[in-house]
Amino acid sequence: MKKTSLEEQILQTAEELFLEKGFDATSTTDIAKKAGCNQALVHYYFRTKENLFMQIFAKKQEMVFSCLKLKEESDFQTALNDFIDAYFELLMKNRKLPFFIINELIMRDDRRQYFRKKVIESPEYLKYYGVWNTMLQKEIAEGRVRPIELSDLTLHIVSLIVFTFISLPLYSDFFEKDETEIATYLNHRKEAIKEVIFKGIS
Amino acid sequence: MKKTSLEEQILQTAEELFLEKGFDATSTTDIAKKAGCNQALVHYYFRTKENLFMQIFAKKQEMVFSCLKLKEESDFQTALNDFIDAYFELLMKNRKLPFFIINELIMRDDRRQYFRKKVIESPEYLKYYGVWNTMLQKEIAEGRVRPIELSDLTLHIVSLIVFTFISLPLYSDFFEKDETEIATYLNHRKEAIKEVIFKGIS
DNA sequence: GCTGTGTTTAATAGGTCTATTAAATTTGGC
DNA sequence: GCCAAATTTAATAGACCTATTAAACACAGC
Repeated sequence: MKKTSLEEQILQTAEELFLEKGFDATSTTDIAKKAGCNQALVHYYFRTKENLFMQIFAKKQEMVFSCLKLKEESDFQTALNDFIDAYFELLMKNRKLPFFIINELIMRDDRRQYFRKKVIESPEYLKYYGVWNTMLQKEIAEGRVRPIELSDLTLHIVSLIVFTFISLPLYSDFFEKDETEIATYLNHRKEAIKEVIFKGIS
Repeated sequence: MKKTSLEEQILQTAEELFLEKGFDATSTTDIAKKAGCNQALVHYYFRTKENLFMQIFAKKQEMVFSCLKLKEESDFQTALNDFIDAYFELLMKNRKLPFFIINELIMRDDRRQYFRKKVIESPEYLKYYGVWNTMLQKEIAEGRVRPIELSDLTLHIVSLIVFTFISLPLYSDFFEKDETEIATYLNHRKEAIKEVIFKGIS
């Protein structure tokens, strides 16, 4: 029936807890307790907490990365619009993802090096950057977009999107919003961000 | 000469370490070691780690808050420009501040309640929100700014500014930037943010 | 020089955490 | 039903962390 159920269970529980509280604040005892097994079992299957964590971190990092792999559309504006949609869609389903990644990258040097190697310096990443840049330069040359560097545009967009999700726990807490209100809020934010970006680059 | 030197020293060292690594990752042993005293002395002066931390957190929170208290200018656009300048100036001198505050607010419910009580629900904060809103509505009514909610505009600006500083360790690490390059980068970002905001709301 | 007060230290209690070890238990193949 | 391998547990080593306690030290005022 449930083959190697506990190994799966541990991995899944660890994912929840690491995303919720981060690496430091999550103990293997916590994971075992929530997964319904002995703490030693966590080490039996994954040997170290670091191992277990890295399996999850690599997966989540890949999720963030995958959003960059966007279909090359003819129209820059459409591509950009789709990109924002895709990113928002991903993060609406994984609200804790931005803070999780950022937090681990800031706190730990080795995680930063790992991310750099796997994402920033990957040929794929560099290729996509080139594609986007070509499209942007064409837009600028043809006067549909004001002169702006891709690095700035990217950081604008990432800032606006990511910070929305990083600050989400504060929003829901400070203003006592329930689940449906949050969903409405997020959709509203998505459109507001598109508006300020598209107006801001034209 | 150096009256109650060690108490001062402990407070100062604690500030550095808490800002650098956060509450959880900083031990009273770390603080004592760096301050050059016995670990028990930290508890002698501040009793608990939490006490010590809260003195620092309250101060830092107040710094963030103080930026909202902007002189009321006649011109909305100037006021907004000055606000961005002030915020950037503060954070350029306190680069770790944004992540420090955000991190503690996200990680701990009680910190969030404290912040809410002291900042979000303070009469001052509400008053400033009202003043800004009046100015914004006037701009919109007179056609100088497109219809936009103050909450959205605020979140746009805060996202763009705060994320610049949150992601700064990644920027300097990934692209191997030195101190002067970082200063240049930050000034560049400030202007780029102003540009996208001002174009984005007109 | 003694005394009392404030400062600093060493020592330690009591807790949690990661990781390991050895023993118990389960399971599948024959 | 039995054996070997895989799974799960209890127990524990060793490290570190917060907070307290009691003792040592410094020094001001007399």
